Amino acid sequence: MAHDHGMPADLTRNQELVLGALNHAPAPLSAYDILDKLRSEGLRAPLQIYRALDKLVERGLAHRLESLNAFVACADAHCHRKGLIAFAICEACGKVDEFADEVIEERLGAWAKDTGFKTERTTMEIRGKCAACLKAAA
Amino acid sequence: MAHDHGMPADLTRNQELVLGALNHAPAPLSAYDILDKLRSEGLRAPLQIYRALDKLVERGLAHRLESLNAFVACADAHCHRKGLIAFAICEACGKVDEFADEVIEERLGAWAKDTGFKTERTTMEIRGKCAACLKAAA
DNA sequence: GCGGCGACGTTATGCTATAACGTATTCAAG
DNA sequence: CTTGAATACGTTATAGCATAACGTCGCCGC
Ligand SMILES: [Zn+2]
Ligand SMILES: [Zn+2]
Ligand SMILES: [Zn+2]
Ligand SMILES: [Zn+2]
Repeated sequence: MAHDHGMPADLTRNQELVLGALNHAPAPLSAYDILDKLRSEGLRAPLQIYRALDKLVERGLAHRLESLNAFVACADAHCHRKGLIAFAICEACGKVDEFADEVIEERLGAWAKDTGFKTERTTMEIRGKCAACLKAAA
Repeated sequence: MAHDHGMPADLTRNQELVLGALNHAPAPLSAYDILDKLRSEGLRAPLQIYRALDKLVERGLAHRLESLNAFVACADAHCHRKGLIAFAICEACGKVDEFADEVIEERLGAWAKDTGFKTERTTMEIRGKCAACLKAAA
């Protein structure tokens, strides 16, 4: 079971190809990166990638990283439905660590309640250096 | 003192023009939006805007909103914050509310310490509807 | 004066994302 | 079976965001 990333069975061919590309990448990919990886499979146009990405993101199988204009496969394909997600992105190796924090989520909820703001979506992205890269540089 | 936004005196002409444009805008502006507003002042090329924006953002006089690819003037021109800044962006009217939360900041700091991640920059952007727009829609 | 530095202006280019069109497939209602 | 809605698809063209690479200018310390 070398590459079981828990890919759902009801994806279209394009969606499956795009998610596969993200799953095998060690770092986030831009839509055009993905396109380049999939030309050999017959994909030719950016829109084919963007349309697949839209569906994958909608379903929570992939995430868009706003500060990179790039995408990653969800790190937790089984239970990531609920709540705020934060991403820690290493500037050195590109690796992304996806995590959730209930305290932060609750705190944002309280702020929204106080100000009467209705939250629809939150993006939280931390840029820096991961432990491995820091260690390697030392 | 109609438009005293606390603009520093040591800005270059281009930086002053760009910051002025941001200060007078009711909502975030893209670099190209800014360029269009400043053609009458003689600015012609995107790079003139981006260079000014780089400096302004570096000094904390303006902020980049990653999820919009746009920029806003700092809402707190007198004491540019040192810590984490969060932005709540209304999808209806475009208004941006800038705030800080020490609890969240501390929580992220704790996460970073636990995982050995060295944070360099954090972006936090909430999309939704502001209280005024919700009220107007009701 | 000279050399380093930082801002500037211009042209060209590259990367990211969507508009607009038509076609193919599926599926359920009539 | 036919029809029509819904959805995915493919293609071309275009829009929107950002930087590379070059040379110039003015300032300031030496
Ligand atoms: Zn996820
Ligand atoms: Zn790393
Ligand atoms: Zn600010
Ligand atoms: Zn609003």
